[in-house]
Amino acid sequence: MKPLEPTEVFKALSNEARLQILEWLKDPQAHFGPQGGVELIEVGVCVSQITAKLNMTQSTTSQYLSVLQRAGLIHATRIGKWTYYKRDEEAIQAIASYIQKDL
Amino acid sequence: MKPLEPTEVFKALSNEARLQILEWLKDPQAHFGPQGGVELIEVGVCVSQITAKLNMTQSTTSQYLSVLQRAGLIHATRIGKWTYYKRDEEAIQAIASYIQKDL
DNA sequence: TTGACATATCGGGAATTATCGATATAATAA
DNA sequence: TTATTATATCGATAATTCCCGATATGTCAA
Repeated sequence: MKPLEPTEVFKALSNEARLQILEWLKDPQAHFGPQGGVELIEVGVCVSQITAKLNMTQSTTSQYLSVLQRAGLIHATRIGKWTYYKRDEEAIQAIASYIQKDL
Repeated sequence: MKPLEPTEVFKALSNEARLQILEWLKDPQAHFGPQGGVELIEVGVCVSQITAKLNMTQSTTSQYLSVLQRAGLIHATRIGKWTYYKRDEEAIQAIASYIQKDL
């Protein structure tokens, strides 16, 4: 994984909708319905489910997920037609730690 | 103190120069020359000193300090003609904690 | 292959941010 | 009072971000 750029991470976090997505992904079972047989916890949540909850278009959702991914906060796994997004807990803790110790 | 709005805090942090200022203010003695008799550690650093280090105008510096202040990350103390800015360590830890536990 | 669906990307208009110079305000000094 | 210095605010332009609809791409099913 590439080193987190604090500025880029903060830019990614400085939007209500993206923050929302990250919070939902923290506990997928609590926020998303079951999706086929794939384990929600293992691979994450697919774009359609996130789009459904977020009150925005598929296009916007996809772009927001890209922003979060480029910031290193989530990562994607493609399985068949679906792309599942999941939080990178280490990266999130790393940013907390950066603020706590280095900022 | 008012409750920190995560989004507003992250917006404040999503700029290289403002991040820089916060880092400098972490250890004022290491980054700023002594200023008159006022204790750097006690009240903070005045706008002119920050402007001098930042490669930007006084206007921009002042506005960035406002942004950081509105986000709750620093606070100002006016003494005579000078306004001294100092980090709010609690607020900074609070944001680290928000990311670590709630985000 | 063709069709259908999931996701990504492109192009754009509106809103916000970055940054400046000019000017206003506040406090002290003369 | 007036002049000087420190900081804040105003007005503006360029750059960036927000968010959309349209379209492209990738994958499976028939």
